[in-house]
Amino acid sequence: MQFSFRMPVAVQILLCVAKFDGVFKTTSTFLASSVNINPVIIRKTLGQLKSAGLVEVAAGVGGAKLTKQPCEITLQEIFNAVEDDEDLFHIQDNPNPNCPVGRNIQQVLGNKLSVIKNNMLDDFAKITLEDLLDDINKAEQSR
Amino acid sequence: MQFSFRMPVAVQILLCVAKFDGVFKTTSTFLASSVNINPVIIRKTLGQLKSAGLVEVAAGVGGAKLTKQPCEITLQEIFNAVEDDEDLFHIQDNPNPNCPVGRNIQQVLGNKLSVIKNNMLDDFAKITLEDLLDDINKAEQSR
DNA sequence: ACTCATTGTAATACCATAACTTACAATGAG
DNA sequence: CTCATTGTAAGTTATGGTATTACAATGAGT
Repeated sequence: MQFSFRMPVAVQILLCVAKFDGVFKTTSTFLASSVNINPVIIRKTLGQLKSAGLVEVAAGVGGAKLTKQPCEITLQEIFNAVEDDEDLFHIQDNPNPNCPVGRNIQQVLGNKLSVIKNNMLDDFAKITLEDLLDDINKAEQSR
Repeated sequence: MQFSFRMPVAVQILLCVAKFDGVFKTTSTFLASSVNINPVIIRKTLGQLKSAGLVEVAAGVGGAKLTKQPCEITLQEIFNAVEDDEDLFHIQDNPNPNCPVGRNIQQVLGNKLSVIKNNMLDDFAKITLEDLLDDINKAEQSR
């Protein structure tokens, strides 16, 4: 059981947009070759990031730009932009209402798990695009 | 994007086994009717829980029993018993090695995300079967 | 106004995996 | 020996992610 590619792809897109700002025009084809994924997926993801207000995309001429500084963009925003499910965990829909466990499991387990999901989102909020850029630059220096 | 049913199902199984201990024989058919799921799924899940040392299953005669007290069984153990993936997040497998972002993304983002996964597992470790049983009993009292 | 690379989006296909179902040999208490 | 039950295999169905093709809409540059 894993999360989909989506969030990591979105992160890589934003990192490229930030890193190549002013150097290359970051078109969907350009980004697709960094991620090694289909350009249509890039455009779809860029569309989600645009809806979330994280990037501007130049229709027609092409290329994307960040709307904020990398230090102002968190993993939480990126995650929320591309993952739309309200619930992280999937508790059975129709437990038996005649069973004391069945009729309470959604409420009881749901409470606990939603706390855990919120903790994860809080963790995401602590990581910015700038943190990741710094790590990449450090890795590049030591090559 | 959601986790599968597996962990919640396993939790409900264990809650039933604990709650009905000595009252009903908790066969796969009995458990299946509480969860409202196919008995084969129950048997498969019980098998995983048995491998993890959380339950004993009486082959032939039927029924399952906990091997520990509910206060000694954590959500983390249950999660690990039924979810076998090493990585929670799925970072693209073949990023472009000629791109400074592509050739570092796995390392850099992977580091951050593995910390977050471990935090989640720590959260799981803080919740015991007994906590959930208590919540269910409370909910039942106020009916 | 025209060109042309690019975006936005729809439609379709493909594939992996979860969940369902049927079936049946093996088990073990009574 | 019987019989309800477990363990497990095999096949089916459903869902969702990813890939791919196609094309109208966009808009800077000429």
